[in-house]
Amino acid sequence: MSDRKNPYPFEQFEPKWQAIWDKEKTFKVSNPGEPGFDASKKKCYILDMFPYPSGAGLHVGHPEGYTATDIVSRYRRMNGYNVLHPMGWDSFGLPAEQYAIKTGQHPAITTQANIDNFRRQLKMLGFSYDWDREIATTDPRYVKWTQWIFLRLYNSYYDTEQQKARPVSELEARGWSREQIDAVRLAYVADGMVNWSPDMGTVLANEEAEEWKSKGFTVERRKLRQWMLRITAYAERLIDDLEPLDWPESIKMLQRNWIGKSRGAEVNFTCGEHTITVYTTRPDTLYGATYMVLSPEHELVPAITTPEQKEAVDAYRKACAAKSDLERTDLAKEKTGCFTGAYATNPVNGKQIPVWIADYVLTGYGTGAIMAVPAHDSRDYEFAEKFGLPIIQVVQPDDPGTPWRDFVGYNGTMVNSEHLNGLSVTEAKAKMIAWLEEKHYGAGKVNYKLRDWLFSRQRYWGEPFPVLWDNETGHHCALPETELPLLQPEMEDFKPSGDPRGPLVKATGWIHYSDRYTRETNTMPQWAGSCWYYLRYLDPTNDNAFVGKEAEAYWMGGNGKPGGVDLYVGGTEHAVLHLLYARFWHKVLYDYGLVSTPEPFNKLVNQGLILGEDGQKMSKSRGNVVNPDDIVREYGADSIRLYEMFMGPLKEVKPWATKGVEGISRFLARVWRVAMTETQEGTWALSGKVTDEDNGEVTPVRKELHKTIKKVTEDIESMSFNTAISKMMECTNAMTAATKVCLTDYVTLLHLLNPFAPHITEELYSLLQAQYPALPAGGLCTQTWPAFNPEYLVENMREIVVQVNGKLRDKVQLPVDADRETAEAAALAAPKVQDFIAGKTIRKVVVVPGRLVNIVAG
RNA sequence: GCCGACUUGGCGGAAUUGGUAGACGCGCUCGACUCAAAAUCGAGUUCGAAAGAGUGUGGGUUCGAGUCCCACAGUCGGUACCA
Repeated sequence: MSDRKNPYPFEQFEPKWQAIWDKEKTFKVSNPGEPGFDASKKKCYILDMFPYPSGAGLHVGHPEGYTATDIVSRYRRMNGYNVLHPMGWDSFGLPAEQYAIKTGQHPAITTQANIDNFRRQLKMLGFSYDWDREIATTDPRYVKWTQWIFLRLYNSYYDTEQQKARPVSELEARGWSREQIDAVRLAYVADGMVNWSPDMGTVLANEEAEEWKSKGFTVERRKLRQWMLRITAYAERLIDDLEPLDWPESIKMLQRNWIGKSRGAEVNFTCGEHTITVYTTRPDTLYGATYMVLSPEHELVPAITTPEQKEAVDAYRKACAAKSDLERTDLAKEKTGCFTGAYATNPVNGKQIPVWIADYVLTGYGTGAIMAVPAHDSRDYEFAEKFGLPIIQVVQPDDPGTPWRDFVGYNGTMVNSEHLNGLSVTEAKAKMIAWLEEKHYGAGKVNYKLRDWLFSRQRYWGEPFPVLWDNETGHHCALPETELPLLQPEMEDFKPSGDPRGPLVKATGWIHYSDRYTRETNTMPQWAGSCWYYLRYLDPTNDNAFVGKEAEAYWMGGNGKPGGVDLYVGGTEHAVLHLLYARFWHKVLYDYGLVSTPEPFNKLVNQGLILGEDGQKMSKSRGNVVNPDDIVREYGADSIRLYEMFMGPLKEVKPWATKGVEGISRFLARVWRVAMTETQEGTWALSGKVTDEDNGEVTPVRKELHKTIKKVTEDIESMSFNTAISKMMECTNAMTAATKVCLTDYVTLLHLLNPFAPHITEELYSLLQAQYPALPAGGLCTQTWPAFNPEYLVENMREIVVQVNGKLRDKVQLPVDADRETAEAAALAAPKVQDFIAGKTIRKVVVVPGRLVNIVAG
């Protein structure tokens, strides 16, 4: 504690009000059918991205988004909504486990301690969460339903006719074999090249690998058998349904790019007795294909390689396999490759073209094979130049200055392409696809960059897969739902051992389910819990369903409007991970009618990053991290809340400035001192400046107040909190300057400020209530949001700007309803204007009524 | 490389449909109160002595451009051989 006396006694009343809200459950909201539910009110679901409870506690980025949603939540409540505003913990995850391993403590213990600390910090900031709905993804009652949803995925396939998930039992009924069914499940097992981190002893999703690499962990490619989720089945819907969402355009763009839809064609080339299928987005350039490239891992490589080339090909494939992901991408500037000795036939002209292998062709995308058109593809061009392969022009750029070599644009005309000659690229593309389909050489095809989601981890601190393996048949099957939740076994040693099956294999008693069945030892990634947490808040204690029907329909239902979460605020870092995964899971649940809307989050807002005082990203190593605990101790919770909203627009990146918090603290102190004065003894008492005498006069303060009501209301709606605060500052300054302030005016200002700074406003209101019993009972936060009186905003006279040749020269006062002639005459008569137009001819006079007059003279 | 966002005083940032650039706050300067300081209150603060010039740079549209159009530069974020 500093020895400086606080400018207002927040250290006394902030904890007091927090205790009151806690005890009275002020912000508890009931579900339909529960006592206290008010069906006459509209619903509003305002959601924060729940935190991962790390050992470091809150950083200043958390209160930024959380204050924004808290302001909107409190504002909506005062406007008569049933507001669902919950908080919980994304408490599974690698950091907790890494920390547990380091300290030798069980992750359950450290996680619980971290949650307790996070909860303390959030309560210290006065957020209006309904704490009765608190959830943690590690809670067995939550794990049960995460596993239940997984089993739903496991027991589903994607019906491409109906475009939705259906139960695999349908396929059984149609006589599908066990193997056939396993091959189409939405949760399936596959061998594949995966990102394996030896440091952490686990595999990682493509989406995560980079993040961990940047934290200094090694990640390498390794062929392992893993659980996958078939998110690719939803690629089309994940793109299409993005369109109507009220999300930042940049986030939609990131998701679209990540899904990476492209249209083109698959074309069959014959190569001896084999057929090699390539995928191309430029079938129009088929006549320019001068060679073909397979990925080194392509299954036909051994079959087509000639004996003379076998040694070289094997060596090249071996070299590629040894390369890490990093080498394959970062050093990829220089193209490498190897001729297989084989030739393929180009179906359009029967030409024989050499077949190469090169690692610039990826196994996982398209068919893992391409036709190379070096004239019109930069990568093929580079490769052809290096290995001396022929380059044939088939597109002539429309812009005469552009050379045709390495021309990859679409604004060109076909040449050297027989029946395509003279067509535009776009026309030729369509014509070639039709031609290929007619001749059965290929077909139009849509491709996605999105890969299936690698869903298993070899870690202890995650949900175990509710899956059993049959020791006799080697098949997997679902654990009966009645046995959920399946929790991890108690283990002394849960360190990764390097065994790709994960640490759970060491729990020999646990994995032995019966003589016939063995448990799956993989666990789910942290994303599993965060994929559906927003649904659990709706009905957090339901043990019969992941969410009750009625609760889901009420809080997520649209009633004609889009529905879903009404406002979701969080950082951009989840643009393609959590926000894509959650949409995927939601769609599966939607296909089964288990949720009401096709999309979970109707409106998304990204708060901007808060940088350190030095303008750099906050980090321990830079030593520029600001701890909310310290700020609250020095300046109070209201000050940090208000400051973070005042720094600038919510969405922008902005640097922290502790001096700015001081300024905000001074503002709150001014609000305090409008009503309060310090006594001889150094305590605070009502000053008498705020008085219930009111003759109904529309004073300048009252006018300012009503302008403020209008501005703050509009600004909260548009989430422009910084300008709302500056307007309240102006209003407060007007009240400070006045000798007397009407009680109702002052209380109205407290209403406006309450969502931003709930503690000080409640305290002042309760002090005034004690003095003036006529004031409505109860806290400000339960009262109605003020409305402005439009009559108070009407001005009789208005200042009109007078310009000469576009430059401001004078101002004149005119009645608001002055006509053009009056305005023009007044402008021309203005003394300073006279000086500037002296000796000049007036060519034109532009009058914008109520704003300005511009005199054009020369 | 590609995609996206951004660029306004010493600093964070304000500016309806194009119509007074710099609201509000920080910092700074001066003053009041005080033995003194802190706190508080008041005045001033884009640059320039002035004419004037000013919203990243260069052009354009317009009576009038921070705002619209074209070109370029810089900063930040995403992505990275996706055929």
